[in-house]
Amino acid sequence: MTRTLTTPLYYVNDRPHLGSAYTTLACDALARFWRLRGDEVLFITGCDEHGQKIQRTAEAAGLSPQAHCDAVSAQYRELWQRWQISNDRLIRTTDPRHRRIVEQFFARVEASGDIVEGRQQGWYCVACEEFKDDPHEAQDPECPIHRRPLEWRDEVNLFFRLSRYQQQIEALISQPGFIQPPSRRNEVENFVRQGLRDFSISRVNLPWGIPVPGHEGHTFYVWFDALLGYITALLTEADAPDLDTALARGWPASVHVIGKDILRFHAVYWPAMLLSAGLPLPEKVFGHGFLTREGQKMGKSLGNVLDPAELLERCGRDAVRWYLLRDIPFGEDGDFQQQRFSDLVNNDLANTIGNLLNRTSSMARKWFAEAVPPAGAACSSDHPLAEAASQATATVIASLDQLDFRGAAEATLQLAIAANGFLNEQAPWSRMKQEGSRDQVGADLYAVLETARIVALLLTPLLPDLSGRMLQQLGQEQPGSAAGTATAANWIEQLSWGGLVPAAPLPEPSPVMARLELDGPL
RNA sequence: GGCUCGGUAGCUCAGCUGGUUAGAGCGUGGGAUUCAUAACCCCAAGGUCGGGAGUUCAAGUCUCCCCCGAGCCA
Repeated sequence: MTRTLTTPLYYVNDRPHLGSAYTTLACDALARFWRLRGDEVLFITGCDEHGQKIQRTAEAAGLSPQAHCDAVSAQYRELWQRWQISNDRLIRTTDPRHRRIVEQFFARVEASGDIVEGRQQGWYCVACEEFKDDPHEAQDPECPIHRRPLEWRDEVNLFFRLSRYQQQIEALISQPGFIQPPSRRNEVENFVRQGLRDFSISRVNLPWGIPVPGHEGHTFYVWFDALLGYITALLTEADAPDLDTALARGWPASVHVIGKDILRFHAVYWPAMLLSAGLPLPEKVFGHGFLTREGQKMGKSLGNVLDPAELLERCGRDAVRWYLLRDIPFGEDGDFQQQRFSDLVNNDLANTIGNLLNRTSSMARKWFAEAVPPAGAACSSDHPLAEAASQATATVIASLDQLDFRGAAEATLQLAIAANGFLNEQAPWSRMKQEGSRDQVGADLYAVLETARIVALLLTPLLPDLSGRMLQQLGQEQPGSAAGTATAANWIEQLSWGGLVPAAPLPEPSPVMARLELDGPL
């Protein structure tokens, strides 16, 4: 069975920002985790490319909308490649096949009697692509989010009869697991309780969109077509653009991971659309928080945006992934603080984890012929580190299951700390000076090396690079390919105690994680 | 304006159904050590738990009011 997870389809109005990278990184970690566990995974990301906002942005840049979308979506593609995101798909809503899927989907919704014509009057924010509730008589209203003037619209649109799904949606969102984290559920419940209103799904006089079949002059509202990108993305290269074919490839999705700002679209509108078309609903919608920087909202006006490409360039994949996933509870808002960023990366990754491996491997090589020492008593699963490892493993798995990346990171780190502590207690460097302690030293070093191996494995979904370097240093195969996209063999099995083979050669150690030394602000 | 969630050590936060000296990480200070990426390990520093009132034998932990911040809706 295939498990499908999605990032939002990012709006190509502007170049990719850190928020999108954050979502995508988190999904990548989850996708890797699922694969390691043996699931067949379809990890979907993509770009949302229609709508008036895009059209205007393109015009302003003197480009055709298509050329603009090509350019920006290429930036996304490139960025994800550079981050080595393991997505299986990158769907663009301008893909011709997407149009076919939208048409077929719309036909089902229309057949359900859920499409009606209506007159839409009101103030519209192009940046939000949304009608606002400002009173008609308002003078020069502004969008509170974008602080730009709203535009008056008076047009005949097609409406989706959302109001018919009031009960079903209420029932859906009352299911405990559907909206995550639970703190966000309230908001949506509140909104739904006030009564669902039909919403328009088409625009007139908007050439940059998918034409609505049978309704001359109408194009689909961006959100209507964008959400369907999740389904189009299911198609393989070879598939015909057929709705049923797509659905069979991996619908419903296991989880849609999104930013909290678009929760309503995913938790209310989208399920209703699916219900109308008679399709199964996604299992979960996870709305994560936003990133601020040093306590301030990131924005062009403040000039404090962190460019994900530059961040990657200067700090590397492991550092950024670790900081974002380890320090911010997934779901809550997070603040990017440079000092803390380098503190955590250096302490956790370089000092605690990296140095653990380095010091141990170095001792083992020095005293045991450049190889893994004999395990002796350390092969027992009663060994304190063996127990710590199995506990950490259980915690990591349970945490990742719930998208609690931070919990997983912390448990892993704890294991490394325990190993460092063990080392200091046993002090093999002093013991080595005593006669007849060689077996004991060997066993202790074996136990710590083995713990380091498990730390590396537990890190695989979160930090595939560092994990790989650690395993290499332990003379181990990496689970999965370099990009981590291949199905990993027996990750779970490898996680059990005793995987290192005594007398197997250990490569010469070199630091697996360099300290971050940032000169100047990011 | 309505609703929701927060306000706990310098910083970021844990503290479930109320109960001994309020916890962790980072930062800071000290100690120990030398295997290692000046890393690791250990210890400490004394925060009126936003303010006020109340319930209770006992309240960060419950009730009410107020102040501040964030969000959703209008």
